[in-house]
Amino acid sequence: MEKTTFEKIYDVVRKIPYGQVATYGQVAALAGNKRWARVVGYALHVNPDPDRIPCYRVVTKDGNVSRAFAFGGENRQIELLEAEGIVFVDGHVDMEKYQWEVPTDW
DNA sequence: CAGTTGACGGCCC
DNA sequence: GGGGCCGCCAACT
Repeated sequence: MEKTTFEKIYDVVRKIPYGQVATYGQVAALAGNKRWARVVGYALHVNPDPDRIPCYRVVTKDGNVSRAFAFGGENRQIELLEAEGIVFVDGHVDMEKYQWEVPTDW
């Protein structure tokens, strides 16, 4: 059973803990290659399981949420993140504080 | 099968 | 400092 690139990405996104966020580049790196940043975006775009794939926890390297977000509205993503304790400042997240630290397990 | 796109990232000007 | 362009890989048409 070979996991496709998308599944790897979903697997990583699914592991993002509560109250933390990850950048596309980070997710891509965890999925296998950092250059998959675009692929990550595409993967989340198709988002086959938004229920268990918290795509809203994935932000750009600037800490800004994607504007093309489409499973409830761009603001919806921000609200969800704030609900987890993440503080948005001027529309962006404090990456230094909320960026997901990869467990040593990996 | 080939071309184009895509929720990005990084480098260059 | 800000804006723009190119590059990476995979999926979609």
